[in-house]
Amino acid sequence: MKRPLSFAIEHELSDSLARAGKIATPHGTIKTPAFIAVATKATAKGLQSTQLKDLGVQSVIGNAYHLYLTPGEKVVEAAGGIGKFMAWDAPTMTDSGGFQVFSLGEGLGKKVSKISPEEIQHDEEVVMIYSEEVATEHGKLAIVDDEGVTFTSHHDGSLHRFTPERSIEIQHALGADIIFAFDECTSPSADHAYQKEAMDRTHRWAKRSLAAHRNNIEKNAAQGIYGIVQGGRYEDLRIESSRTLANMDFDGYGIGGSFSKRDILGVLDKINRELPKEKPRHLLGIGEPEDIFVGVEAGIDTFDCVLPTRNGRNGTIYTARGKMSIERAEYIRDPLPIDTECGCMVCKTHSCSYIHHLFRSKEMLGLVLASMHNMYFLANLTERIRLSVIGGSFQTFKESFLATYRR
RNA sequence: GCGUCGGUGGCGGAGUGGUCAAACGCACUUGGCUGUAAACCAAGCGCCUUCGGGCUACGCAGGUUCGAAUCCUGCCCGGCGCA
Repeated sequence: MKRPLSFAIEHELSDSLARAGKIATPHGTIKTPAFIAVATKATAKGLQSTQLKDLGVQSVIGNAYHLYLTPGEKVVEAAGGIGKFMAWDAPTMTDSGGFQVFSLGEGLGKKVSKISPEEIQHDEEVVMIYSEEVATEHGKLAIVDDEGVTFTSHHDGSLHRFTPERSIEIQHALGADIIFAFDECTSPSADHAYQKEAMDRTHRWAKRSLAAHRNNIEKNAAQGIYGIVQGGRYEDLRIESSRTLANMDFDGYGIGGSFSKRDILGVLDKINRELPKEKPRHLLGIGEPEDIFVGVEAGIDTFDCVLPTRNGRNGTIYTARGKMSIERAEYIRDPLPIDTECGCMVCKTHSCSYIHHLFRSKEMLGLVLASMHNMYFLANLTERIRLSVIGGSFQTFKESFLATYRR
């Protein structure tokens, strides 16, 4: 039977694992390498679907946990699925909720930088974003057992339970073209023993997720499913995880738990050598420009990341010459656009001075414009990377980009 | 003119005898943000510093006291009320 997803490699490089291709889905094609916009609650915060299109975004990824809580997967299903619901007529993905096992469990209330290992050791308990009333007595909103995960809703404290089967059921209702197996995303500070235990559990959950999907004839014909590689910061586990999942018949693979540059980016190529070459690979949650180059070079096809929108809302803006903080005093009278080389409508229309003013005066348009520009920047960067892979100039492009970007 | 209340750091505003370089908020400065509990979080914010501390400060000038932003006297300035 023909699968709803297919991947075609158009061009691959000989001196690295980089490749360019096309992921065909029921709602269109994703030309890779590609940056997928994060739309957790069926919205890429601040950006309308039509704007995303104009910014060059090809696909969005929603989240099963968040959409299950609000508005409820039935609502989205009744609306015709996540794409219809958010008026996005292009490819969609949904994440399984596995990351929330971490962020609402071990990660709750702790300041864990996703990328710098030095920070992780401290395990500082700093950032309590929501009131303690909502947290349970064990100080977490999620507890893992072998069957699944029990969550306390971060909205109202009510109790919920996810199992691989439930996550898949929710993702079936959400109806994205690409769904993800339910995994356990561990804390980056987890030791080898726990990481191994969690990985083995994730593998059992992967098998159950896959079965739950393949056994649903209708959904299996309409949606594709990716497995998620785990293993934390341990190379042996990462390789074991890749091999184990490679033997399961997923339509593609996500690489999860990418908490540390040092730990994950260094073994990405080893992971990808284990995974079947003819299937697409998605690097979950990674999106700094430098990291995207590393990912592509290691054989990653798609990326998703909250950074363009979160940074945009927080006043950090990507430019060809690195990141800038638009709220800094130096931009008060700057008549130039954010990035003179940028082709986005924000840069074609507005000055730094204006955007600076919007941020200082807390006008919501500032957040939107910064998010728009950032989203364009990442989508455009991956598009240029794609063209450089096809044209065989990847290395040259990478070097010239990074030379300017790192100033 | 008389009465009355009040004058605190860039602003608003606590404090009313010691633990006050002075709460808190705003503004400002600097960092951070990587499968979104994030339009958020953290630090700094009189001057100097060998980072131990030192110096100058709560309208101005005196005074009481071991000790004053806090009490007393005079002056200057502002609000309100009465003439």
